[in-house]
Amino acid sequence: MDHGLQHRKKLAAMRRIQDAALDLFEAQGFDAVAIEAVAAAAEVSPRTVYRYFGSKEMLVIWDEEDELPLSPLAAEFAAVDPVTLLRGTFRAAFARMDEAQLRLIRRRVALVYRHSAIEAAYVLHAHRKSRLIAAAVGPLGGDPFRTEIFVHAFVGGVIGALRLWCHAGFDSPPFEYIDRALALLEQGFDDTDSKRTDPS
Amino acid sequence: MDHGLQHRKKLAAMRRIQDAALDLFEAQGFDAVAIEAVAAAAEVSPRTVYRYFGSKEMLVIWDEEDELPLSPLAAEFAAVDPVTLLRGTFRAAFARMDEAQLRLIRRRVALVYRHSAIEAAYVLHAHRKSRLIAAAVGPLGGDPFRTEIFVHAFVGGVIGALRLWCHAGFDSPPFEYIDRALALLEQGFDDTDSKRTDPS
DNA sequence: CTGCCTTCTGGCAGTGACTGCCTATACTGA
DNA sequence: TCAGTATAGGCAGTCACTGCCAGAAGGCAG
Repeated sequence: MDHGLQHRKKLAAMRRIQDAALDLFEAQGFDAVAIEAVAAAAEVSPRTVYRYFGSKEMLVIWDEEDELPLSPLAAEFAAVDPVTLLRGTFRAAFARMDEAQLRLIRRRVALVYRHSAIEAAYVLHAHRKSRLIAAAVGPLGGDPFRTEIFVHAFVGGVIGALRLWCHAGFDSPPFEYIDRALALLEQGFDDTDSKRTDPS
Repeated sequence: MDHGLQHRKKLAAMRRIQDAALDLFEAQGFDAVAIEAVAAAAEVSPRTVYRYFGSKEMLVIWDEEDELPLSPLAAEFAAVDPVTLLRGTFRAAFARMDEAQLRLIRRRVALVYRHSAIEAAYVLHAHRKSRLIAAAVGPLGGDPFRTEIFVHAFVGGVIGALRLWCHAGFDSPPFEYIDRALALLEQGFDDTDSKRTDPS
């Protein structure tokens, strides 16, 4: 990637701005904090905040890792089934994180589910990301419809899993929740057996 | 429900406002139309538009049917498995519609997927609705985690299905897409068999 | 029909997110 | 060091959205 001075300074500034924003949002609430206050706390101009993040919600949603390229993922997709791949990808991503990064995730997730404006932007962001993955991968198993639905269902599952993780007070490692969600998607939701325990 | 004159006039006004809004959004694009223009076209004040719809996106998302109570759904949930219930609910909802209602749905769906601001609000709306359903139903099959994930995955699947329906030019009845998505969720995404056609 | 009460609509003023445009400044490559 | 280019900051403007208050209209006795 680009390792010029400009790019490094920009990333440093973005980290500083996001950190200041999270502090303020946690202390006063998302709606009560104006962009001007974030800019002042991070010692940049409001205009720069918008140039970097595009919207107020992105101050919470933005993740440095999101800018990594997608192509290695596509290469692996050919080898294994999608569930296995996504499970592996998520496990690897969380295993690679140190405590500081994990803390950042927790702060952001907590804010996402506390403010519906952020949640809306986040859910859309996740869906867009998932469609990128689906597009990079191409028709999986020959059926584009199946791929599309799987990816959307997967995003829905992850969102539900993260919500439960958040509401459980971030008690256990997040990938345990993702794993359980993936296992459920894998086995399907056909309840015709388990529901027929006694009726009729 | 409430059948007072005030309530009927309000509903009529909302229909008129939404219709005017859809006309303008289709002609000029969502961002290019100010609320003031919608209000003028529908012959109400801008303040009233906000009082009725709350946000600009809701002009597209709002559905009169959404205000129906949820309790009958909860009653049926006890009897059949969730997939069957949701399939039946969607089939019934679409079957009940006349051509005018179906046309309204198509207009709204097309706008949802053409403008990301609307899409974000719509996806969040769907997730909130699904959580309401999950809450009304309670722990399904004894596992609240499973219920939560299923509902989220279902919403994700429906969103993907409607997107495909839209991009296919609204060619066939929408519930065919929903049906296919539900069938995929039901059978699960375990690909370990179908992928082992020749590798290794 | 009439008057009273409740509820709703419309206008006004204000906040704050977001955007184009221009200038000053900081990086970059020779 | 010096041109050339990319980037940050400031300014002004648009527009979504929100309280607040006065006036209009529906609802309900009598």
